[in-house]
Amino acid sequence: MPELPEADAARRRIADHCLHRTIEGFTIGEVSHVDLPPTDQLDRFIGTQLTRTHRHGKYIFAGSVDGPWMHIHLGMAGSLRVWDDGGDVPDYARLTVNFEGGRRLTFRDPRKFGHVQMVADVDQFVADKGLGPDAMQIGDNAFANVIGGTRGAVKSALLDQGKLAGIGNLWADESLYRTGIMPDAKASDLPAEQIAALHTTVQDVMGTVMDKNADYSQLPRDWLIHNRTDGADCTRCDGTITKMTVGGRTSYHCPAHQT
DNA sequence: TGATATGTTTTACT
DNA sequence: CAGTAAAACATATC
Repeated sequence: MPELPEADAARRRIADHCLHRTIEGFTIGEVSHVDLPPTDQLDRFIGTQLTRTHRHGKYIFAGSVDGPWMHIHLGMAGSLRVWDDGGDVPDYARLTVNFEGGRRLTFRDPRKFGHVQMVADVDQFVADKGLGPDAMQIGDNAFANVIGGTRGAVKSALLDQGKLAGIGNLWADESLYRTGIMPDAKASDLPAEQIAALHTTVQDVMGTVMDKNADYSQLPRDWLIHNRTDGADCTRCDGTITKMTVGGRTSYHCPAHQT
């Protein structure tokens, strides 16, 4: 379920298990309709090593100081798996990086909405994509300006990757639930204190998910993520979880304590 | 069987 | 320009 925290957990798997190993080659899985680098671009990585990783919003980068970078976007259902030769090949494998010593890094993507591409310059890529500041890095003033300056629904603003990058549907709902703001509240009508509280909560929610390595079973039981069902009992008041559509996205909230 | 889905992009309209 | 809405992408799951 890839939003910023899930992307960061994936990035960490590369950082912890795949750096400083010479790339021997690539194995391409089912390629139809999957956006992968052309073979000649992949070939440029052969013989090099990944030495560092980076993440901006939901975009993962892996590369080296003087070599090419690859960027990975997990789309709706993508994930990264690290394994060793001799183990089971992950299902839905689209692209596997083969390192020396048998280490394998597989991009798997059941729904094929993700992509992997080679990028020359990370900062340039982020600029070209028009991404806003990373949601974990954005400061108080910038957050207040970008959210408070939006005339539309606050949730739509949170999800706008051009305003700030990394928040997706699940953690937008979670953050609004915990801050007590209705998803369809007009952002520019929110008092400054509430926007400040939302900023704190967004970073707290996603920081917690990262701390738990995006393992949802380790998240507190009173989080909305465990109760995203129409009609469920609210864990924060005596209200009832209700489903609505905001900005074309399914939104779960509690109308009793979110206003 | 049909509805729904965690993301992004494009197009069209207000 | 800011915002809304819908569709498309390809497939798995409930």
